[in-house]
This record gives sequence, C-alpha cells and structure tokens, in this order.
Amino acid sequence: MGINECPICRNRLIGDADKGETFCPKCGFVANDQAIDPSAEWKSSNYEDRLKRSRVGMPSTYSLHDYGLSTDISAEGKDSHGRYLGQMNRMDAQRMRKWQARIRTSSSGERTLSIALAKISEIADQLNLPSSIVEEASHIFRKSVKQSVSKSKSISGMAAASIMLACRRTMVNRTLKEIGAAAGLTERSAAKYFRVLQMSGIEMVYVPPPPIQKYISKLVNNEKINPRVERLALELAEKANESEISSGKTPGGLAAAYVYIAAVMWGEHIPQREIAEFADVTEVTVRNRCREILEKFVIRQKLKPAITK
DNA sequence: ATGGTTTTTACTGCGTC
DNA sequence: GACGCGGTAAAAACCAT
Repeated sequence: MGINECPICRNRLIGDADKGETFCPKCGFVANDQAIDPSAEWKSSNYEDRLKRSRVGMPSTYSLHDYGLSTDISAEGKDSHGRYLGQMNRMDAQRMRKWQARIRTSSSGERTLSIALAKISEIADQLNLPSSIVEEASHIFRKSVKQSVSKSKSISGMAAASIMLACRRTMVNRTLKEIGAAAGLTERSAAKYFRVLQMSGIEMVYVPPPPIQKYISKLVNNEKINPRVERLALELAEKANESEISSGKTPGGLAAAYVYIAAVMWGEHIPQREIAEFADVTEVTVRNRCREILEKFVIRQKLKPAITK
C-alpha cells in the first residue's frame, strides 16, 4: 500500500518504498510504515455516516515520547458518567493520578526520550525548520535508541545529529555549524555525533551530501548578488562537476570560488574578503580553489553569454 | 598515537585608485 | 596610503589507519 505521490505538494516521493521509508524532496513529507494518511480511509455514503465515522483527536506523532497517546486521569473528581466520586474514591483517584503521571516518564529510557525529543523541537525551532523535520528527526532518534546507538552519548549531541540527518534526507541545506550552534555544541562535536549516527547504519537510504550548487544558492542568498552571477556560477559548477577537484575539500570554499569567478567574468568584482566571509571560509581557501579550478579548466570567453548589458 | 591532507593564521610584496 | 589580490610558511584541525 505504498504511496508514490506526496499528499501535500503532489511531488514524486523518493526513497526506498519497500522498507517503508520514503519522503518528499520538496516539502519534506515523510511516508513510512506508520505514515499519517490525511485522507479518509472509508467512502462516504451519506452525511450521517460521515459524521459518525469522522475520527477525532490529534494524529499520532513521533515528536512526543508517548506518541501523544497518553491518558490522563482528570482531577475533577468525577467518574466516567460525570457523577461525583465519594470521599474514598476521590482519594483513590488522586493516588492513581499521581502514580500515573509519575510512571509515564519515570523509566530512564522514557525520560531521556522525552528530554531528547523536546531538545529536537527546540533546535528545529531556533533554525526555523518545518515540523516535518522535527518528525523525521524524532523518528531517527527513536531508531538510534532502539539500536542502542545513542547509549552513553550526550542527548543534545544525538538530538543535533538526528536533526542533521533529517535535513540531509529532506534536502534541507543546513551545516553542522548552524545546527551545532543551535544545540549549544561546537561544530566539531556536532560533527562527531553526526558521524556516529552515519556509521551506525541507521541510514537506510543512502543520502548523498548536497551538491555544490546548493551551497552556491545558499551563499548567494546571504548576500545581494546579481542573479546572472549566480546563474553563471551554477553553470560553471555543473560543467566542472565531473572532475574530482571537490574531493576532500570544503564545499563552501568551492562554492565561493565559483561565485567569485562568475562575478569576475561578468565584470562585477566582489571582494574575496566578502565572499569568503559569507561562505564561512578564509580568503586563502577561496584563492586556492580558484587556482585549482582555473588550472584544470580553460574557461573560454565564449562560454560566457555574449550579451553583457 | 601517527601521518597525510586541508584549512587557518599571519605576514609580505605588488599594483591601483 | 588604503585597498584588493596573490603567494608562502608554519600552526591547527581533520581523518583514516
């Protein structure tokens, strides 16, 4: 009963449908074995039927430690028929309520889970990430707990790593630095936790790191740059992509180099200093990438569209 | 722990406005 | 002279072994 189409934006879902893990690259909708199908699962024959059968309550969610399915014993002192309880029963109910609340998050596993999921929501909130990312990250974290990957690891670390992986899966371009900062971690330790997660085999569909084009777009967004520069930078990146100049190099630096070269080709000089700053690398790195690109490829003037103005 | 690779830091020289 | 650019050497960071 796999879905091939995103119910939200009608995009084609990608991922491994057989394993029950597919997602929409556009809006980040995740369809998995417990996917929430927003449409009704029955055919409506008449209006009365529809009213009777409509489902109520929140959809179940990964981002709450008990999937949002907890039951509370009310403090009103009424029974299920709305009648008030007698003195003895009221005391019983109060004791039960106390213990029920205590038990729900008392086992250490449940407790770390609820703390971690809260942390995930908090990080996502700070980065203005959509709730679909929170869901995906929560799902990932649950898996990591189940496979005891997160054993004796810091909660914020694993939360950050889950978010990072969720972003990768949904093609949302966020750096470890950004996520780490939101989680109160250094880039270095955030990378460490993300690595742990990656090596654990939690990742069921291989998610390639984002292409340089993504970095270029991101870099251009931060600074007001002529769109034609961006277009040319993307074109250059695509033409040069087949080569192996990018292996092992900071993608941000490479993106900066393409943008810089593109700007020069259009005759719009953007100071290296600025580009480097927005790409979060040093000028030296930008220069090195530029040199490598220009060494490897003869960029002919013909490549550039003839019309300048 | 160690070594190889990459990035950063810091400094210098060159040309231009 | 300030500024942007290019290069270099050494330190720091990163990664795989």
